[in-house]
Amino acid sequence: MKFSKAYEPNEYEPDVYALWEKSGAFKPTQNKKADYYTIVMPPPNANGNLHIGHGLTIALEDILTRYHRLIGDNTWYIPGADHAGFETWVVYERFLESQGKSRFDYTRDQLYTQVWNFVHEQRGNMELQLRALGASCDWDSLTFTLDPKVTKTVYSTFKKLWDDGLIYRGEKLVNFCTKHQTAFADIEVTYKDEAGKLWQIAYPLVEPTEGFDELVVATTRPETMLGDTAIAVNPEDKRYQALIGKKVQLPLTDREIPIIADEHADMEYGTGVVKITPAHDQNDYEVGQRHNLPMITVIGFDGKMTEAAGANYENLTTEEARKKVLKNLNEQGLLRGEEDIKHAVGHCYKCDTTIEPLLKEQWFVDVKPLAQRAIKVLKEGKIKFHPASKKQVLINYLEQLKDWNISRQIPWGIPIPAFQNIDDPTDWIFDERVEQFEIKKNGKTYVRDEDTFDTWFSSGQWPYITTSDRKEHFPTSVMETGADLLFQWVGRMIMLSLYVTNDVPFKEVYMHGMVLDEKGQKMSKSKGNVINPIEIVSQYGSDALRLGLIASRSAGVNQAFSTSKVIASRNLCNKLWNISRLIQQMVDENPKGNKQLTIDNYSEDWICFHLNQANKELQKLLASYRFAEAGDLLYDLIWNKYADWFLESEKLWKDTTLLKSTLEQVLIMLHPFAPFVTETIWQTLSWTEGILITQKWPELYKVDTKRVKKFDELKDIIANIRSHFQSLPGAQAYPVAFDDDPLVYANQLLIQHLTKAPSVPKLPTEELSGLRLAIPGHNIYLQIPEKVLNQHKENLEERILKLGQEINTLNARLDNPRYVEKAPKELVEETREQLATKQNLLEKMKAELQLI
RNA sequence: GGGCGGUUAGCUCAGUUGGCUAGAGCGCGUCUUUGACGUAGACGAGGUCAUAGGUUCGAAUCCUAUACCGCCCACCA
Repeated sequence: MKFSKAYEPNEYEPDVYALWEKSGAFKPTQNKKADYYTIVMPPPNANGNLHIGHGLTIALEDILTRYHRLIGDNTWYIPGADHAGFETWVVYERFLESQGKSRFDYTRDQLYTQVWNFVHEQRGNMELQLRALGASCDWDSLTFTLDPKVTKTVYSTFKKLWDDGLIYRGEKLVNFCTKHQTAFADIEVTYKDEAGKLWQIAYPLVEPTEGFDELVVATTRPETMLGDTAIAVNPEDKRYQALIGKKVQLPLTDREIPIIADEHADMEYGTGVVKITPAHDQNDYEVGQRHNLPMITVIGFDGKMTEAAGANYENLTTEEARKKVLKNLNEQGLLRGEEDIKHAVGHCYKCDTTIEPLLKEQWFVDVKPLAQRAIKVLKEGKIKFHPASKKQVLINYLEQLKDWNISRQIPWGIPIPAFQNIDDPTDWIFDERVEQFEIKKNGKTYVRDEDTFDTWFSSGQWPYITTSDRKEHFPTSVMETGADLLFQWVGRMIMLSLYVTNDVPFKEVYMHGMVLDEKGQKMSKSKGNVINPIEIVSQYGSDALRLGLIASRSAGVNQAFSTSKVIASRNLCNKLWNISRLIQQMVDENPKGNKQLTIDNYSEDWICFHLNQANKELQKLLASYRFAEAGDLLYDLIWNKYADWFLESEKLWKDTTLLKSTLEQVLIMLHPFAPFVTETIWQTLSWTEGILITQKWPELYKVDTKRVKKFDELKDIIANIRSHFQSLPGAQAYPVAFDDDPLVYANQLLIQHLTKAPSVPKLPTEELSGLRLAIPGHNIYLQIPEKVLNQHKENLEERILKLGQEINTLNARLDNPRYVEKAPKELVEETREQLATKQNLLEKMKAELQLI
């Protein structure tokens, strides 16, 4: 292969990925002496396309993976594919609708098979996209969330919970979406503030007492009054003491309901009297439990009023029923007012339908013991969080967690392995023969529960399921995922893992924020601002996307996508490509690696020093998940140090041995971040062997720091000269003269080369004239004509003024006895040195001014 | 109501335990066809670090308060 003029990512990326995959580099090594490093990929939706958030996830996880592979760990990055129960079901149901069909046209088993085929037709697409992003994961270990090993574990966990009495079937209020016909966990409901109305309704007392003949309650949902089974006042409320235990006539019905005392009633709010509808409100349900109230379901799963709502209202939608109830109440003179208010209303996160709290028999997990254990482990610091603040947030959540409804009325998912006795609805048994609709046991006939598990019940067990074939990789090293999944996924993984394995699922958690659009808005299909990562890859290359995504991004913080960062990254890749191209040319010209012998090639010590620094710093940054800083560091190393100074200098020295070795180091260190371009270069260079992905992380160079300082000094001189050449009137180069100055003398060529000075003559001190550079320790003059010099005078005066101010600042600091006493000695010493340097400089500048 | 985060250059953002002249990318200005790269090179302009107090020898960094922006949780009869 040859180096073309510009790096064209699309020409090389697919082949490079295939090379890796074929080489077996993605498989974990089995070195007993090495550490184990394991990342489980949050499984992307099997039949979906990757979005930009996946781009970030893969970038972060793959950087860690490749880095740990390079440092020699037994590294295992486990890919996954999610059946995404509800998500996929929604897509499929939409498809059914478009065919003029509905879920009710098929049995559950038929539906399951249909979706299975639907998903498998599309599957593979997502996996190709992961490859395009460069994920160096072990494809042989790919786990689909419906694989037998998953369901097997899920069933055994369910059984264990069942046997431990932590699973129960209960009729409780669940969050029900009447469109999707399924219940949700509390966490899945999206609350929105909406404008609503608060209506006051009078409930007449059956027997007027103590001057009361009615009680007024307030409600935002008048239609639910048909299901009221009590009204409540606060036990402390003096106004209503005498009424407790009496009855009111429930308007629009023929029922009489009791007045009860319960703390739920807030004396301060409204009239202090609250209606109780246990079947349709979470708080009321709890009141109902405390007082053994009957529960009357007036809204059905179809979202329409039931028979129990009365003949007048049956089959009306809740909205129609609300209007009619209000109208009827008004006719009876029982409507006492209405008020505009704002209140939060729960919505289905997929279709936005208002969530109805409805009574339903479901499987629940008693989470208290699980949560307690998780809290304990978190408090003990067994899992490290990035950002650290998320730990406490999770603890707070776990402390108030209510029992977890794990039943979903969706055909697409893992069937719940429970069967019900057809003769005794309370008799449920556990059995794994879920492929059968009906089973016989002990002479009794049992029918399978139609429901499936909440996706999070299975994905909550992901870390120990996916690593079950290589147990030494559990607990995994780090769980990297979106900050929005803290509760529903991270929390559940911790609880279930402790329960099942007695161990934490991972040692660290890194949570990334959302990738927003360029304007900082959340991306959504409806807004049309979605950025497709694969399009970015084809436009700028996979490496550019990775580097662009991690730039300026810190843990847990939402951050806008920035095309300019992607472009800057693309340019970096091209820069590195051209660096390699130049070095290859030099190597071709001088294949034996002979170097021109010189003792003054300080740039070589200097670059080795900075490569060492970068090497150490990168390890630190990656250990603390500071990806953005690591990216910056590499950008600066490659561009500002390696190319602009080292390589420019090396055009003189041409030490191809060092050029090769330093380039290799650069390629290895950048490889985790930009795998494609670095590997492509590795494959293109004439002397490299094998594949880059499995190289060893570089050793440090031996460096003479005195020589490094020499080059820093030279850099200063060169930068100073360049700056003058640019800013002097006419912006042109002049000869650079010096006297007895060993550093400059030895580097005449370099200075000339890097400043474009026409010549760099050595002269006797008395012959030096022109503009003197304000560099302490050196007598260097730019030989410029007198006219130009005068114009320069003003600049100089300005600088002297500024320098004087800086000296004042330092003086003030040193004049402060407390500073000298209390600040660290090195720091004080440093200040003194600075002061001396600056004073020295000031004197020289003043002298220079006088010369002019 | 409870909690979390943010406010630093024109824009997007870094800035680890307080300590060099507060940084980067993009953008902007001037100059440059140099043994690779114009997706480039050189030089440069640009910041009262939201505000007000406090702690400290020293604060973008720690504390308190305020303002504005964003997010999460709970509640809203």
